[in-house]
Amino acid sequence: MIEEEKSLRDKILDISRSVLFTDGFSALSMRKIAKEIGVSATSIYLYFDNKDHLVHTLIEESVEELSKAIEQNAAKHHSTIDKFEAIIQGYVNFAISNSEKYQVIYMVLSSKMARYPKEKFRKARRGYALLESVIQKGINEGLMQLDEPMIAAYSIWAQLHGVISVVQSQRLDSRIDENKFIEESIDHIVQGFLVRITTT
Amino acid sequence: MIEEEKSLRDKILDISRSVLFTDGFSALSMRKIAKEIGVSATSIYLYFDNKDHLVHTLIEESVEELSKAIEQNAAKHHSTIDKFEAIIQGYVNFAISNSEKYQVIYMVLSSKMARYPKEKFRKARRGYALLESVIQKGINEGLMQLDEPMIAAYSIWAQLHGVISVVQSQRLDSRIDENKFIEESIDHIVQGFLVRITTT
DNA sequence: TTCGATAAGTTAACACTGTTAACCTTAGCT
DNA sequence: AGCTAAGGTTAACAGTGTTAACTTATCGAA
Repeated sequence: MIEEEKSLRDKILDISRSVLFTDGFSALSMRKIAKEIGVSATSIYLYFDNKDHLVHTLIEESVEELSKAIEQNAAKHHSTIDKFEAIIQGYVNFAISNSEKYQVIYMVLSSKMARYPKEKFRKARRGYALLESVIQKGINEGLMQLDEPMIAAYSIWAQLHGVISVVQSQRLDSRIDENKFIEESIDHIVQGFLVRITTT
Repeated sequence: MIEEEKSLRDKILDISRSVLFTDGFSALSMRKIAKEIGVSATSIYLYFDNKDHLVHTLIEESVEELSKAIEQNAAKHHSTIDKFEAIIQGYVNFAISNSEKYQVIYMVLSSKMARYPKEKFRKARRGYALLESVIQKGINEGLMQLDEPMIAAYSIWAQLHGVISVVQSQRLDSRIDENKFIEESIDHIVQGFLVRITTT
C-alpha cells in the first residue's frame, strides 16, 4: 500500500511528469491528471497556483537532482583532468538515464508557458560553478589555454545539451548508432578545450 | 497597398510565426490569428488541415531557407577548410539574424503537437550532406582524422544548435557577452575536429 | 459535550480553445 | 439566365484553465 501513502501532491507531480514527457505540454490537462488520480480537477489548485507553477515545480525538482548527480560524480575523482571528465560524463549520464526529468528541464520556453522565473535559473548554477572552478584549475595546471573559464563552462554545457537534445528528440539519422554518436561527440568537445599535446 | 495583395495564406503564416515566436505554441490560437487578420477562424481551415499542419508548414519553410543560406555561403569559398568554416558560420548567421524562423524549426517536439512527419525531416538533410562531403574532403586532405564523416557532421550540427539555443532561450549568465560566447564556442567546436598541428 | 476553526476536498460556472457541419455569397463561364 | 466553384461565414460541440462558493471531516479548547 505504499502507493496509497504517497501524498496527493507527489502523485500529481509523478503523473504530470510522465504525461508531459510522452504527450507534451498541450496534452497535459488538469482534468486529465485529476481523473487519473481519482480526484477533482480543482484539487490540484490546493497544491499549485496554476498549470505553469506545476510544471515549474517539476523543473526545479529535476534541476536539483541533476546538480546532485554531477557533484557526486565529480567527488569520486581527484585529479583535475579526471574531475573535468567526470562532470561532463555525469551530466550526460543523468540525461540519458533520467530522460524524462532531463527533458522537462528544457521544456520551458519552447512550449511557451509563463517564463521560468529568473532567480530560479540562478539556483541551477551550482553545476556551472563547479565546472568553472575545475576549468580554472586546469588553466593553472597548463592543461587548458583559455582566458574566460565561465564562458568555457557555459560553452561546454551548451554543446553537451545540443548533443543530448538531438538524440532525445530523435533527429539523428537512423543509420547512426546513438551511443557511438554520444561518445564521439563528448570526445570532440573535450578535445576542443584541452591544450594540444605537441610532439617535440 | 502591398499588404493587401498578400494572399490570406501568407498572412496567416506571417502572423502565426510571430505569435509562435513571442508567445509560444499554447498562445497561438486560431481565433486570435483570424481576428488579427480580420477574418473568421474557420477560414484558416481552407488553407491548413489543422493547427499542427499550420505549424509544420512554418517549419518546412524555415528549413528550406536555412538550407539555402548554408549552400550559398559555402559556394563563396573553395578551399576545403574555408568551405568547412563557411558552412558553420552560415548556419550560425542564419540562426542569429532569423531567430524567429530558426526557433520555429526546433519548436516541434517539445511543445508536443503531432510529431513532425519523418519524411520531412529527411528533406532537411541537404545541409548535413553538404557538411558531410566537405568533411570527407578534409579527411582526404589530412586536415581531419575521423572514421565517420556522417557522425562528425551531425555532431557539429548538434553542438552548434546547443550553443545557439542556449543563447536564444536566454539561459546564458548575464555577465557573458553573447557574441563573444558564440565566437569562442565556434572556435572550440572547430578545433575539436581539426587535426592538432604538431610542432616538430 | 459542544463549539469553532482548519484542512482537504467538492460542484458549478465562466470564458476560452480546436474543429466540424452546414450555410451563404460572389465571379465567371456556358 | 443558370450552374459551378471558390472563398468565405455562422452555430455548435467537446474540451480547456481557473475561480468562487460550498461541503465535509478532524481535532483542540471551553
